[in-house]
Amino acid sequence: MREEQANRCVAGATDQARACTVREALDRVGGKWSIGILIAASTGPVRFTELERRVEGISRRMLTLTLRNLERDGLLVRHVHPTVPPKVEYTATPMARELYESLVALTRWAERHREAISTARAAYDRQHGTPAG
Amino acid sequence: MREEQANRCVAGATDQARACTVREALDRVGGKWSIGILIAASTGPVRFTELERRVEGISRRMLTLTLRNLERDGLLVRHVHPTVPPKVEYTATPMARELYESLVALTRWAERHREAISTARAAYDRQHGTPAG
DNA sequence: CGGCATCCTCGACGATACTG
DNA sequence: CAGTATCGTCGAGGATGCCG
Repeated sequence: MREEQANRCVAGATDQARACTVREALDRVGGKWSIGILIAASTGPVRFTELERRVEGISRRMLTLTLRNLERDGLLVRHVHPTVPPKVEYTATPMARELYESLVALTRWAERHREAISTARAAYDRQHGTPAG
Repeated sequence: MREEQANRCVAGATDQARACTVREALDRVGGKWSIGILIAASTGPVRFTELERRVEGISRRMLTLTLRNLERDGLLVRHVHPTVPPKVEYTATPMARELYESLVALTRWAERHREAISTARAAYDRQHGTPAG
């Protein structure tokens, strides 16, 4: 989770301006857990503990941190029910759901080329030294 | 740059299977410099030094490392001209150009919501403790 | 020109324990 | 239940220098 981002992209059509804008988007979801949380929260309100169960492998700490960042970026809304025991629900904003839609294109790319990439890697590792020897 | 990826996504329509597939795609371009290099190399062959100039802020080391990874994934082709002084050219593969197309959706998302995110952050930082205070 | 080797920093992330 | 606090690890990435 990037602490702050001193990442003002200059507008324009140059290569690196484009690259910066792309990274600007990627930085919102670049963390290890952001996507998993976002997807889990995009179908409806989800409670903290429910997220902890559904996002497999996440620690309590990282869940909290990632939630805070997503909330800060306006991708999640946090709603506290003043009950006892406490009940907190997180919901993805429309902006976050749009983001996921945009990521679908990327997902399809990965599926289309999964095989090719795997082959390319094997070939590369054969030609150059393979990592394990 | 992820050293290896023990990241076999299980197929399926569960939240976390989807999340894994998305991350699979993100991992190809998640590095700090991948996008910049890919874009610069997608219009035609580019030489090492030219990349070093065009991808602003990159170090020689990271340029080399990122190039190797992109080549390994089959996103770049490396062509060595056996001349002296040496001349090496990198070209984005069709697969990489497709990837860029997929990233456009993400770019547009970033542009659409840049303002909203910035505002959300400011609001969040005001309400909770701002980083510098 | 186009690298690779070495050293270092620093932030993402994990483990564990405590709390209103 | 839903966190916070503290400590430790690990690897991405930066700085610098040498080489065919």
